[in-house]
Amino acid sequence: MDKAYDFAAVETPIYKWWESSGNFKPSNKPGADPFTIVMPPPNVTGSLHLGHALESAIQDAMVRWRRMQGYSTLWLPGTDHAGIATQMVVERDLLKREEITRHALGRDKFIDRVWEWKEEYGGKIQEQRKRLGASCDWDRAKFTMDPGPAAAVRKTFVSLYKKGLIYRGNRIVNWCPSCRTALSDLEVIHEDRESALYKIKYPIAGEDDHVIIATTRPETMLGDTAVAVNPNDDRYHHLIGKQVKLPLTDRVIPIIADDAVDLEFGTGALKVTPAHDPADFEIGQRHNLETVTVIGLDGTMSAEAGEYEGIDRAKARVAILEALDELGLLVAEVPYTQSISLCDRSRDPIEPLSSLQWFVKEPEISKVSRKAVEDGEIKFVPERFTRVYYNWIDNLRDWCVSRQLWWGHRIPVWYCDSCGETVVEYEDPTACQMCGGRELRQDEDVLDTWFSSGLWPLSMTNWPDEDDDDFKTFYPTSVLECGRDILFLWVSRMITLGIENTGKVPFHTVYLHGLLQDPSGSKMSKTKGNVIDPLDLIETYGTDAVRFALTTGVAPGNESRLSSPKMEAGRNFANKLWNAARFVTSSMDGTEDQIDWSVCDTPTHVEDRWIVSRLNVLARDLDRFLDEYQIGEAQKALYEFIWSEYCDWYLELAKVRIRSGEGASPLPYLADILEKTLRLLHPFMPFVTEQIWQHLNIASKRHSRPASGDSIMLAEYPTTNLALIDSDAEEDIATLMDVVRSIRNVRAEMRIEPTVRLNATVHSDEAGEFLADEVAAIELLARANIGVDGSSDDDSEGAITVVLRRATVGVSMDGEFDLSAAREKLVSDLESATNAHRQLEGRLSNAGFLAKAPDEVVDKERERLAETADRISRLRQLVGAGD
RNA sequence: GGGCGGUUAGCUCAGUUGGUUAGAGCGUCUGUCUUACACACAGAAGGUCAGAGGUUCGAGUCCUCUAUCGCCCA
Repeated sequence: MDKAYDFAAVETPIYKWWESSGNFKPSNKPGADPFTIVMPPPNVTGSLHLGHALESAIQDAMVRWRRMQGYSTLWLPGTDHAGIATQMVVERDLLKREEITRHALGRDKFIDRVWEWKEEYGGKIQEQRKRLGASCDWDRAKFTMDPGPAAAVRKTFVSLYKKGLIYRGNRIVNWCPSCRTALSDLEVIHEDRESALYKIKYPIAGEDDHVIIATTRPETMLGDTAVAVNPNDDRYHHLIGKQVKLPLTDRVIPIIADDAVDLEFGTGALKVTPAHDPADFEIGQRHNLETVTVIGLDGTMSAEAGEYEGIDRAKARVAILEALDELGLLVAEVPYTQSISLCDRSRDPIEPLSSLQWFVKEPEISKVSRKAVEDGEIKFVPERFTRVYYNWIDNLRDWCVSRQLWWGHRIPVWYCDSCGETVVEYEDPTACQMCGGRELRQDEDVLDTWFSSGLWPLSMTNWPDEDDDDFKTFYPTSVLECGRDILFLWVSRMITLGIENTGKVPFHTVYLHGLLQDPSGSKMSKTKGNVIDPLDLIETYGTDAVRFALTTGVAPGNESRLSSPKMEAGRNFANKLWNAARFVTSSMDGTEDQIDWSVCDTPTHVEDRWIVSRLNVLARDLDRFLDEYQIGEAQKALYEFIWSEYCDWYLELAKVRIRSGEGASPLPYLADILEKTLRLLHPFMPFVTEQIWQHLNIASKRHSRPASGDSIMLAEYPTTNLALIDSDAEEDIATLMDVVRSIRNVRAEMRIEPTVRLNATVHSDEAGEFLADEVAAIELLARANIGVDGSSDDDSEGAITVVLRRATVGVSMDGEFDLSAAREKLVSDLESATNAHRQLEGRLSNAGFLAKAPDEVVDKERERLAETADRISRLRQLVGAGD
């Protein structure tokens, strides 16, 4: 084995081996429960970013863990057609390379081009994801526009339509003039911007009076069809029913009363523009107002805007304000912070426009979704997202699903030119059901991309073919894991559509991870330029290190900052493990005959009993952590065990026996514990564990495990043997550590050269026998000559004495050292021990504590009291002896 | 306006049914190339767990309020 772990040399070949050996496929063993995850489908336009890396690390850990536990695991990958994003990318590409627009090309040819583009570049992310070690079944990969997923979309649309849960209607929608399509509420973001509130005088028709309205959008005034005031507003009571002359037009519009008008806002008089504001639209409906559309789909003023026709809406605002000012009608311009709506993709201001679109009655169909969560059929991790989810569900509005795009699932609706009938069928109709006419036109629009990704767990398991084996075996899936930012966009839609289509929830657990931030806590974004390419990180630190850095010590749902020290910690950890393995395998070299792994369940030597015990404690903790999806905590526990227990202590202790050749050989335990630890760690750091496991395999080739040719990824995940948790051994080794540390501490405090061998006496009645047995180990680790005295009395002169929990250690000093500091330490130790004693006595004399605290807690406190008393008496003796 | 969080060591964060003296990584300080590992080893310093009140035998952990920062929805 090399001196340092060379991840670059091992990762790619290992991945290829795993993939080609079919290890990523479900085992389908009889009796094996399925464990399924669908991977959130990345956009075909994208390239791998850290979010994908985080997602992969978490999902792969879950999947590998379950696979090793014997589940028939299936992790399903795929890609998303991402309507707007892809269409825009290909459009830009066409324009740049061939100077041709999609309209010039025509719909069919354009779509062909998008497919070509997709075939060429669309697989990029998933290829990159392999570098992360993702153990998904690539043969089952799907694309949201493949025939299977397309059938799921068609089936769902038709069924919703027939149930009256999807309808076409004229509504105010979020229109992006730049993307030229309607958007759902979730694709709109809000941003506060410095703007102005304009106060404009509207003259009353036929009177020498006026009303002043306040607006942030003067350019829409040309489309006003009323002025509204609150019926309880005394200021305007006399105007209700009268009419105003709409400036810059020759129209006359009524003054109406409506409760929706806020008395406090602006002047209390509201201009009503039903075509360009959702609230005004509702007022318009209530009062039967006319709808005048003055802004067109391209964001410029329409013919209704008269002389302003063709001018961009932003420029029209300026022109209109100027014109009003000239007429003396612009009364005031007040600075105002306005929340404006932007298209999530183009960042262009959204134009609320009334238009004919398809809507899903999401509030209606998601009632059952809420119930599924209430009933515990779906659990959120972390749990707090349950409340976030309810809050969303309870405030839902109809979901606009039609998009004025070419790339996507075309809406399966046909209109008959002869009789006007609407035909909605699963199979493409050839004739009108009503009149038999053959002049059928399919709806031009496509569906929101989230409509198809909302069906992902279904389409990935081959629904609507309910007889399909994958559907029968793997639906409902087990866990859905994704970023918390797509809880509403994606997760909630999957729940709703899954239940709607099959009556069954699509998954039982939703694990949401937080978002990644840069080291300063900013969100990573392309515009900020603080995006880190995970492939660069992998090149620098290795996949295992990156995975470790992304997930260790991170609580579910919490944001985490990524920084290079974290990456380094991961890389160092892999190297630490590598070197421990190097020590073990080289120690085994030539001694294979002595190594019999089969005895590792019955350790006799206290050091072996200790490490076996610690391993089982670890396995028990991991069991609980992983069961509760606490991946971050699980990895911390592994790190702690490997570094601070196995390497720092067990390995060092084992050297004594290896070098002397006396006593039971620690080699079987060194190897066995390492081997089990590798398996425990494998879900998180798959490559280094596999590589070492194979080395161990070679080093122990004459013996039973690991079996040659196998991969660690199919080895059994170690289970806990509670019988091997050995509190006596743990206490003894803890004492040994205390003794060693105390001597090391004296050396450091007294500035004694490492090469100088110290002389120390250890007194302990409780652990004297054990410590005597371990003299050689203590001597090596503390670099001291040790005498063990079975009594607790210490009579050494000229020594620094340290009082430990179960032992007193005296380190001899020759005359040149000033021991007064050591004395002071003893005095302060005595003081704090006395304080602790007083506190414990207080607690134990509290009747409430004795009556109400559990027995084991009380017992523990009693034990502590006794220990503290013992410590005090030993300290007193020393402090007194020196006077 | 409604909802959900954060505030714990210099920095970044863990701490999930309330129970010893609150932990880790990085950083800092002191030493060391001690034949697995300097991507390392040994030792040390560093916290009134944002503030106030409450529940409890016992609160970083539960409740209320306040301050402050952030996210989501309207």
